[in-house]
Amino acid sequence: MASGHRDIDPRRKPRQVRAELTRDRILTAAAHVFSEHGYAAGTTNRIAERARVSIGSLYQYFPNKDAVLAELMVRHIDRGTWTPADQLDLSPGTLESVVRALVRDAIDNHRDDPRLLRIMIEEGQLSAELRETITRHGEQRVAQVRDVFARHPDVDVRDLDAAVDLVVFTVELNTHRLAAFQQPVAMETFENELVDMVTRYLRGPGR
Amino acid sequence: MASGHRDIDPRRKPRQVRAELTRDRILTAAAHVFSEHGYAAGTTNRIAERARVSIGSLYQYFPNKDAVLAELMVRHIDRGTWTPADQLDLSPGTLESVVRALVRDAIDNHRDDPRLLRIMIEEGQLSAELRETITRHGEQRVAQVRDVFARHPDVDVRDLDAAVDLVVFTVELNTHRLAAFQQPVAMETFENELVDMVTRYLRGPGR
DNA sequence: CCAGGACCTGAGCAAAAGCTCATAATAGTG
DNA sequence: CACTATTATGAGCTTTTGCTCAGGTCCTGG
Repeated sequence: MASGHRDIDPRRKPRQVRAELTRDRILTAAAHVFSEHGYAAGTTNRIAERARVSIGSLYQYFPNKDAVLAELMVRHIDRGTWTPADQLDLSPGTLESVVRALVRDAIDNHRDDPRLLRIMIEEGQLSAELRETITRHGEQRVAQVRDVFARHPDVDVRDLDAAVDLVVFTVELNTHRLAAFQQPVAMETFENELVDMVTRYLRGPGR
Repeated sequence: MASGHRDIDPRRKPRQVRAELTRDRILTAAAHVFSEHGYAAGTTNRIAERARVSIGSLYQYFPNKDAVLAELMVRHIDRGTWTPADQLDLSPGTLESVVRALVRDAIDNHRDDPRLLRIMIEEGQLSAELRETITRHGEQRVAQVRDVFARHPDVDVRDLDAAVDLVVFTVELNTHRLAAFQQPVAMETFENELVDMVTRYLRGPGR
């Protein structure tokens, strides 16, 4: 593979609407292609073809293939971040309703494309910097949920940190799985059972 | 890529111990290489190099790269399958002890190499036939667990199928995650909390 | 309306990876 | 030991793929 020069990002930044459009079409196409073929087999030529754009255009906006995936990742994180307002919206109500809101949020976040999400996280060499961002995002999410639970009167667990960790990922992973392969179990049933399990766990032994 | 003829498996079958040894070394090396580099970047040349075997030898036992991964998958499934005896071993005791045994089993199954497991499942084009085998294996596991729970007096859930599905995958996925990236939460705490959550869920609302 | 920048094109280069095949080494057998 | 079947080797062929660059087309400000 040609290595090229090592400038940080010598690529053009869009100045006309037309260019912004092209960039978006490339990213949209990339999302589809990566999701369908995986990262390695999702070639830049395939992406360009799907975007109905020449391969040269792709490399005018992205210095290399990794950068395309990185940009998708950044966009996904931005969409999924909770503002303090979002966090407050979550807090009131019964424990069950809080948990349900959490589950719904997870489901929403996987609406777009679960396979892509996995590829973004587990394949493709993301920069150390971006990995850092992702980690921080995850930690922030855990901390936010921790906050919500800490304030809720019905929560009774031995080890709040461990509990939050378990809950967040149980919700996340199960949702992920259900979204990825259309499972036999129906969405509604799944949501109810998951909410039930988590709620009862958080409520603790008394009750 | 050279396509070659389409015989089903024109490759040599080992007749001397020496050959069996070579085959094993290739598979062991492949497991390491795939785990470290992923499927696409885990090249056949790298595998051969790591196995200290020439690339030609690799292709004497495997018709192509996919077949190497497929063989690893088959071996993993074989190791993880429960005999009826295993299933019986699981049944007696309190509900909590049953669940704990389930969790321990999952942890054991991820001991060898979680990254490889993910790659086997999610990357690499496995044959339709093999996919079928994997699916059946999963269904069989779910059915076995279902059996165990169905017989246990303390289990009280609305929808047994949904519950088993949720439980099996919650255990599986959380274990997977913990094994894959050494998480902050310690193993023992994790096991206890997971067992606790699942047990309480299965026990149902009335204590 | 035209000059010059912004944007787009795609043939094709260089590196990498899957895989073959002619040949050599080794093991088993009478 | 001689002879054959089995196993091992690795240079290199072929295809794939990331990416470049020389030369176009389109847009906008003056």
